[in-house]
Amino acid sequence: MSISLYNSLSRRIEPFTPLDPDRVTMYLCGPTVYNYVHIGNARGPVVFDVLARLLRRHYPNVVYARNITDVDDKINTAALEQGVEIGKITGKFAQAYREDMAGLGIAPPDLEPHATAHIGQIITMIENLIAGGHAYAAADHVLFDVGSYPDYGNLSGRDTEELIAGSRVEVAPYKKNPTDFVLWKPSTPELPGWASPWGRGRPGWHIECSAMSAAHLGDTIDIHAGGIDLLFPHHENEIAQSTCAHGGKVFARWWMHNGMLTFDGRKMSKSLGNVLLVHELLKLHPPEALRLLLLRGHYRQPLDWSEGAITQAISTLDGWYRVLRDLAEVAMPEGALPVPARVEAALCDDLNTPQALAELSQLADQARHSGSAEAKAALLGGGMLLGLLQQQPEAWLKRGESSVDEAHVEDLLQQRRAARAARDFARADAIRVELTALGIAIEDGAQGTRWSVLKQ
RNA sequence: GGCCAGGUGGCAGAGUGGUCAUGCAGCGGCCUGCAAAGCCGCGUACGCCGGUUCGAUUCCGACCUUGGCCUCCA
Repeated sequence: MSISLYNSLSRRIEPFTPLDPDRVTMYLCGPTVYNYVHIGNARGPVVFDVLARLLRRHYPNVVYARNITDVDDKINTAALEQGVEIGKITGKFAQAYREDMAGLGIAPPDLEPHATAHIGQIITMIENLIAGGHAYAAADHVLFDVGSYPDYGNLSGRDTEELIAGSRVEVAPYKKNPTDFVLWKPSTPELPGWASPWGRGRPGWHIECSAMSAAHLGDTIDIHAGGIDLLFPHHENEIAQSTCAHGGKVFARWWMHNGMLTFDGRKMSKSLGNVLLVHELLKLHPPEALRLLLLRGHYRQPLDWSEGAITQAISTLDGWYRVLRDLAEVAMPEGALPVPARVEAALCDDLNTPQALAELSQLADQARHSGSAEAKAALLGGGMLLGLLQQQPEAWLKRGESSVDEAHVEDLLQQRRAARAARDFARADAIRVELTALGIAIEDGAQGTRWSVLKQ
């Protein structure tokens, strides 16, 4: 089964063929670590985690890098405000990021390069750009000369003239062209900085991704991914500087962009202030429901976040986990779980996760009806590729029991059992009401009475 | 203003030139002491107007409308 992926560069879905099938390379623009990330920031990592899982099934060696940008003016501002070294800030939030991503069931990337560990490569790359006539030093800065790269604007479909005409920012006087962007900028003594041929300074925003990508994955990589809001100018600038620094070699063969997460109909973003932190959401809701919600829309479409959508995702998972609970005693075949062809086919079709989830629902029905080990394995196998259904069914349905006094629940259930045996249904129903008030739902079934935690 | 992506049933959300998405919610029934779960069934969905076609939600054009980018942003 071959994988087809939408390429922002060609604006069409193309059959994916890696440059070297023995080393498939993928880079995702990671966070700038100066505070906690919000759920919108997690959409790309979740989606491209699924892509990495899919690629690993097709190719023996996938190298997936997701960087940490740990040098940036926002970090500097936070460090100055708090009176600490930037490392204090970046260390804390890089770790929080790893934990948040793990909480969402995202497998760690193969590589997690840090910008500050690549200052040497950044300086070398800038020197190459200057030597090639693609960059120039001016007023203690180094700038990329957009005029030296005729293909600038290919990715975002912009032409330089329009950019100049529509420019909303004041143009720095030392720029040759208004669209030139900073590769290196000077640092004042109180700011972090590194020695360079242009004086003590620090890298501009875009260069670190180019340098880290080249350092770990090579001059040409297979897939470069990120949010659609990075398409311009970040990715456009990355293409320009990487291509020019590498003698015209193609930088990334596929460009993939996830759509924005919206909240109240607007893009969730720090500047608008309508953010929900992953850190907080993970405490409030079952993490897998958050992951399911992020996969319920196609990755290129906008996706609206809401409380109701979370509840809905929980209900869906409840249904699947109930099937698995009923089949808890059914032994699995030896070896790795099989991935159902229909789930895989959906993902191979430009990562159609909504279709894959529809297939999962069908598999759940089949497992419920047949009760067979094969059907159960198929459901779990499909879930695994999506990073779902990874919990024990009982643990899921009881929400980990963390907020429940299980002994008390069992005691009430025992009392109710006695009442029912005595056909004192009024008493039995009263106990059920009491349990409901505690947030416990019960089911009388062939195997006795079972309980679970009500949706939250 | 320029560039880009959308508008599908109560909500969410795939997809397709001519039977079916799927999920959640709702309604009716079966089952149950009653519930819950499960099972069976139900609701005449494709923004608007033209065009192409034997036939369009699906192709083409105009219009209305929502969102994203053009400044930091996943």
